[in-house]
Amino acid sequence: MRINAEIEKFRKYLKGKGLKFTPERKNIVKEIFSINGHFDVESLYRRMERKKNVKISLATIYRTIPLLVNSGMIREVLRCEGRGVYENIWGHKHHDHLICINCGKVIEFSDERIEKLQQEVCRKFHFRPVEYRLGIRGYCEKCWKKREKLYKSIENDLHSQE
Amino acid sequence: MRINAEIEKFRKYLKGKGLKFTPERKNIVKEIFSINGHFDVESLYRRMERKKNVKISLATIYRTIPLLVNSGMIREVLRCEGRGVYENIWGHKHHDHLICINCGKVIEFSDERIEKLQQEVCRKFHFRPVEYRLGIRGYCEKCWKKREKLYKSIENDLHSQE
DNA sequence: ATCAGTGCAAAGGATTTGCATTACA
DNA sequence: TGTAATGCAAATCCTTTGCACTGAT
Repeated sequence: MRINAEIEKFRKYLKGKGLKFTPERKNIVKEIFSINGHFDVESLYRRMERKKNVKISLATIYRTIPLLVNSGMIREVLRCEGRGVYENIWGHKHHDHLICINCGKVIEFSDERIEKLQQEVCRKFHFRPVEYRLGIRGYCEKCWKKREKLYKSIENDLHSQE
Repeated sequence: MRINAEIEKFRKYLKGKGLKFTPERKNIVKEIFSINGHFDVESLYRRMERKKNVKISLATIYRTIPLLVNSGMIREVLRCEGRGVYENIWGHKHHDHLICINCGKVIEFSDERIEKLQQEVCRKFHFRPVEYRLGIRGYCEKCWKKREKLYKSIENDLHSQE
């Protein structure tokens, strides 16, 4: 089962850092790798809270997340209203995000060529990547059109002032 | 003087949104565009606080920053320990960051080809970009070597366990 | 004149931390 | 056994907000 491989990976990582592998950490990994898609600390906490045979505290999750990020097993996708949003890294093809600053819509995309170039950059700087994050913020088509309309109606005013 | 052009740009942006152009906002733009490199809200506030002819409150800065981001005049470079880090966009060639998760070192780089591909993606999704952000977290050369050494010394243990 | 913006201080909310306790290694 | 991890609650810290007032349009 694939989750066990992930658990094992984390155990190794911890060992490498001289840190301890605890049931709590194991459960966190197990839970995270059973999530498809994005999660934040609170949603993860609530999922774990529900299970009767699992005990966990928010503090422990907060203390474990950075370890998982640094081990390259999860990544922070983006910051959404101050909240960190993460996803596990495995099956997922790596992807990036277009985020509309007006309506909040998130479009996922992935582009092999960008990935390749990122790796190339890392090599160039002798840098060992653990987490890539590309977010492009802007206007989705709908919101842009709204905005354009507004702008048109004001354009004349601007010209008369310049 | 170039800062005036930036101020003008912001004035237009505000007008387009039906928002007001105030001395406070003007001063914020002026200050931001006199900064070379990264800044966060607090450092910006302290810079402005020092000047006797400028009055500003933190709240106003916090309320103005998103406008500047959305107008495409500044961008959030990365989140550093929960703090937003920004930079103005002009002279600066657009660049991205390699961030060492061990020592915190930041390496700036820029790659035309990545930019191009980003633009291509935006076109494909009819998306109007305002802010690109690419951050790659990982280990810088020095920290990676340290880590490798540590790992080597543990490797044998691991093999015996698998 | 109107309605958005400002400053202040208080509120908010995510994340961190101190401490006593527990439990890996 | 010794050291790191846990859980809880309190503390932090960045950021947002309510409100009364000011000022840009």
